[in-house]
Amino acid sequence: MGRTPCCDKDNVKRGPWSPEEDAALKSYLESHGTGGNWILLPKKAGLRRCGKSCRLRWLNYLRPDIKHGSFTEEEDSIIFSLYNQMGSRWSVIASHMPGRTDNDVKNYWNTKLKKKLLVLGGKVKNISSEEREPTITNNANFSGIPKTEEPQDPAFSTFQPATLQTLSDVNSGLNAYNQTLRLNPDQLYSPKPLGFSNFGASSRRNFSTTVSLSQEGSSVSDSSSIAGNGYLDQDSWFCMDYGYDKIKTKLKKQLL
DNA sequence: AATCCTCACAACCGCCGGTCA
DNA sequence: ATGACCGGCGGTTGTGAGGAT
Repeated sequence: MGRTPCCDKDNVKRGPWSPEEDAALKSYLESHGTGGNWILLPKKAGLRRCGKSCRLRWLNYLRPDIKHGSFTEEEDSIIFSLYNQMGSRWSVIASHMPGRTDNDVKNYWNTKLKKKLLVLGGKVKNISSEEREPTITNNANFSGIPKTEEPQDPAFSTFQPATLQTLSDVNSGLNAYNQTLRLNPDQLYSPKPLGFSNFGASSRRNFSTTVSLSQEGSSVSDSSSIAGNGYLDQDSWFCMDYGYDKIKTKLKKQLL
């Protein structure tokens, strides 16, 4: 069961790329292009690598227009500014900086700028729904999960993550939301089914962002800096424990 | 000189969205 | 409508270099 792997992991080389591999990949791409399929590319190029690995190597390192070297003050400002506006949408931020990749920007943020921000006493502001891009839903107004009313469907009121309190305890600095979750399946299947953390989460990756917060909980003391309304999205915690696919499967079954 | 620690960044992992059969 | 496949993305981990002890 589970997702089909993108390649045969037992028969592909992993780890750092050798100069020979780089040369082979570069040479192949320069003469043939990707052919519209990264998965088949390594075979054609004579490489024992996963297609995704080839793609990443090319995009993040071998591409001729990549800018290597340290970031400038101006680039720092751009990153701060864009992060403040949209959070950790590294690919979008990188698109504003010619020659920089999302991986570059992400690494730079994680290793340098985040610390710089702390040293400066700065704080990435919370992003209100009005300020956000339209694709990001408004956490503060998240209506899919009523906090106090009785659940619309009793079947969903008992579906509570067993480990929620544990997570809350582990991250004592975080005010994890730990009341019973009551899920409304109609809301969960709306076009934007699940809510989004206000801590700069992208519209696609909110669950992982929450996991990241939990791992760095000790460094977060002000819960209001995580979410505008003072606590993490209920659904984010929920999905962190149970996984998106499990929820989809369970809800589908119950809806049938 | 050896060991430990920290840091930067390359690479991997797993997920989601889009596309197509 | 459904499922498989692929590309793209963000979070996390692994690794090597360099500094500190």
